[in-house]
Amino acid sequence: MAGYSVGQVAAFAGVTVRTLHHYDEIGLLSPSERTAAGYRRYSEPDLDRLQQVLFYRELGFPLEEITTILDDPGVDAATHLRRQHELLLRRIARLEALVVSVETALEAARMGVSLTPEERYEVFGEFRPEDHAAEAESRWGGSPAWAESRRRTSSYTKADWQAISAEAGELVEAWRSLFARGVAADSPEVTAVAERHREHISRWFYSCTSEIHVGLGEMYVADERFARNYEGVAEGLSVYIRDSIVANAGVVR
Amino acid sequence: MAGYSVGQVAAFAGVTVRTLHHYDEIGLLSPSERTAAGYRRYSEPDLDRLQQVLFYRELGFPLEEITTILDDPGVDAATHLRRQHELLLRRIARLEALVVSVETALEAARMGVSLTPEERYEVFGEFRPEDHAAEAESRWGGSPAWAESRRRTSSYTKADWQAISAEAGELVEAWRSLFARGVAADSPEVTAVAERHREHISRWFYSCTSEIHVGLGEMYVADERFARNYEGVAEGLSVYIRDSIVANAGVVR
DNA sequence: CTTGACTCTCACGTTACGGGAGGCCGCAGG
DNA sequence: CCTGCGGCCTCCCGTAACGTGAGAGTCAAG
Repeated sequence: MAGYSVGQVAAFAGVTVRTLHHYDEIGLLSPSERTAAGYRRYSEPDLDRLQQVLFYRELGFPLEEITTILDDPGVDAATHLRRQHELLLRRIARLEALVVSVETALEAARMGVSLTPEERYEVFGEFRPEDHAAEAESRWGGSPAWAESRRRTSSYTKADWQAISAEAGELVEAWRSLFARGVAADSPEVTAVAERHREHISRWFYSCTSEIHVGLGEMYVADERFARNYEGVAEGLSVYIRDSIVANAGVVR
Repeated sequence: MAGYSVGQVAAFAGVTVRTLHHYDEIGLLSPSERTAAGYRRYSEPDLDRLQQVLFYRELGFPLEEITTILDDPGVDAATHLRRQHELLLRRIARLEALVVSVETALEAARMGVSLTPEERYEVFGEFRPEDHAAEAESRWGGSPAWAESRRRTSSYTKADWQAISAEAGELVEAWRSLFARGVAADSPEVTAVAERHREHISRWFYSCTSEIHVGLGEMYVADERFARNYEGVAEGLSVYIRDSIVANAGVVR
């Protein structure tokens, strides 16, 4: 009696039964109960989680990333809402820029003015050269930082890169050892490492404010590529690093 | 000298070389030239087509559908622009609705008011029950028509369904034979069939205006599932049907 | 107690690429 | 002149997020 069957949930949520099976398989959304016959039973909290899943999915997040986002115990509902709000606004801004470019092109067509190739590129400029930056921006906001990064890094020599990666390695090692010793992520010793990390980025890549730094920290746990990297060094290290960055940002402010 | 290499195109378009190879393989975007050594050379028109491809891709269209949309000879650049404009506005409206719901939830959290389950459903109502309709709307606009359709069809008996599909079969057969005889799609004989088709839909499903009808016609060529269905009867039939519907709508208006 | 609608678990198919392997081009440098 | 080495080529296998049955058990209704 209690809870809903797969079919019912699929019907309200507007997804297929297979999709729910899939989410169960990969551990993204497992029904909190099963009947004696093995039928899935979804509770109200399960439905709430499904909403969140569908929200992030609609914005193009990969399911694995959604799993880590939703399973992060340090993030409460309000934080999710703020994050969702920001994501939506960025997305709308992007689409509005496209609307403007389409309207320009329509107007040009209406006037019988055929645009030159350069003009057409300007009109459809949303894609094209800086698109990498646009993509990056849509993921962790701050396109100017990225542009700066690209400008600077293009002139680095092989020796520079070695220096950079050595420095980065030292920082990770510092974090790792503190983590292994059980030092709290928000203790001064650890936030000092976070601060050195921020300075490292500012020196070599772009001026990294504490807000941007926090954004990076969040990414280290949410983004597969980074998380796997740190988790490979020590289990739980990515979260530890993020927490220290967050604590450091709180201190600086 | 003339044209751009894969690497260059990939760089400005913000896609990978592999993606361009893929688009070439499936015939979505084949470079208009190859060098003696077999290197791909992209011309300016190729780049324009790529813009269109990326545009529709960004809005979530499957590549095969993009192929049919772009290869449709009856559609010029201005029509594409108008379509894109509409798609963007719909998309923005959807996201804005989500923003409102997220803001409501945030405000509730800020006030310390914890929402009851019903309220939460209302807040996140964008998904949930009518989501199928929302999905449908975003594809062929007109959610009320769909809701009406769902209400009516739920009470049909097996005999009704047989009658409906027999009627539909007769209509397709009428179109097919006229098509085989080479009768022009915009001749009165053919538009009469289109008109009967519109009435058929109005009788059994929802009141189908000529605008909605044209929308359906467009879908018959653009949407894989429908196109394949008609193309299986006779090659070119889906386009023929659409053209007759468009002509009929022009007459009625 | 049977039937039709719903559910279960395999398990293979599909889309839109990612990411190498192994092998040609093409041109700057010794 | 050949020697890298960066870019390009064509297979070809891998992956994500499901679609789509196949074959079998389950459950409410007649």
